[in-house]
Amino acid sequence: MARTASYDRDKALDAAMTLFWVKGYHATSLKDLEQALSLRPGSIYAAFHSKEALFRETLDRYSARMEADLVALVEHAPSPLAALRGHLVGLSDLTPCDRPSTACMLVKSLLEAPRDGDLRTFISAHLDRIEDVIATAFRKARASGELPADADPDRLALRVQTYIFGLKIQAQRETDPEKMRQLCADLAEEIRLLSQPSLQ
Amino acid sequence: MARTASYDRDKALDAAMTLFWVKGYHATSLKDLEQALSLRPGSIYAAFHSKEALFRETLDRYSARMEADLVALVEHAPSPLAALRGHLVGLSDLTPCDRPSTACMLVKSLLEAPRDGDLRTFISAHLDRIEDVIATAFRKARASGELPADADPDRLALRVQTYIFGLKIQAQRETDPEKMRQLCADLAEEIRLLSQPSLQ
DNA sequence: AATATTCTTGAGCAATCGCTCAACACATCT
DNA sequence: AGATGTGTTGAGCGATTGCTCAAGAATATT
Repeated sequence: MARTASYDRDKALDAAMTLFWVKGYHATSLKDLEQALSLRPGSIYAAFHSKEALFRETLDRYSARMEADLVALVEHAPSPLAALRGHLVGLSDLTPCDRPSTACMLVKSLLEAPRDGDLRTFISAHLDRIEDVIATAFRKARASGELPADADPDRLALRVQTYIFGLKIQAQRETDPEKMRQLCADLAEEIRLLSQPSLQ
Repeated sequence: MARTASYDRDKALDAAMTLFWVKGYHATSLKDLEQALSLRPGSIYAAFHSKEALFRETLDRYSARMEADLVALVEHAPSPLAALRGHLVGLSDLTPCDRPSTACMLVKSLLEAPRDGDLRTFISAHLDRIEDVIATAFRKARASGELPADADPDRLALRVQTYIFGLKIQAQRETDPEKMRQLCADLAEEIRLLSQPSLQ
């Protein structure tokens, strides 16, 4: 029938995601993308329609991976609570080496997106889904008796997500690694205390 | 000697700050600034040298105000801890009505600034100073016996700052106000628990 | 009133922005 | 081999970017 595409759409998306993640949407130009994807503008627009559409697709990708990671973390863990704690503690040695950025791409994009735009809603929806994965972990913990019966999984999920937001921003500063480790430990400890019945 | 400036530098800076705060650095164009400051490009450059210099000056302004607010909050409060708690609880009804944005301008700018640039360092320094104000509050609380003698003010300050970062990001989503209130209350409660001696 | 000094103005600079499209290249079909 | 349809290319579109500067306007000094 016709010619076949000579580039790997998946790899192109990954490269674009990295670029947007590190530089942000506005600061990433099409010149940057052309270079990173090794594609000429025509091909980019044929494949992804527009800069914003490409950006959204990378957001989908980022969000899906983060979601999958969290699901995997909780699913195979004997204790969902311990898994969440481990996740928080793991944020202490976020280095720009293994991942493109220590920041959360969704948060970064949320702050960059115009107040009343579609994009904002789009990003919020992704954050909602991630929040829900955390809530599921807490529901599981409650069901297994790790949490008191009167614990509110949704409420706790929002709290842990807030911790993660804060931690990933702190990771963006060049904080003393030891202080960062303490901080993560402190917040992880908050989760541990939840498994005890109310003390006050 | 000569002609006097016809505009109010202070008001111009305020207008610029609002613009940068809401739209971010990159998304704010000089056309936007010209309109908001009611100044022609020549005057803007005579007064502020460049877009980035103007941006930095608005960051100084924002940071100084935030710092002053925190200092005032703690200074005149009978209990520094209660004051901090009040500040967290107050974040629950952040509406875009009274302030230009519910986000923290410093955090927003931190995420937007290039990884290894001067700007990043500049913003980090401001965040350090604010962190220090919070640490001072904890030092005060420890001195007055509100905190155990072995409490670490710097460590606690970093933690509270992380709470604030997280909360202000959550405020950017269109979360249910009631959930937001709960969240703020939960984090404020963490501070309250600090005044009790270690329980585990 | 004349002069000196500063401030304001806005047309317009070079560079870049996101993006288009006609021409060409290629793989698959008959 | 020729026809068909899709992918790739890159020059370059109009718009916008941050910014400059010569000319004019306004105030203080003489």
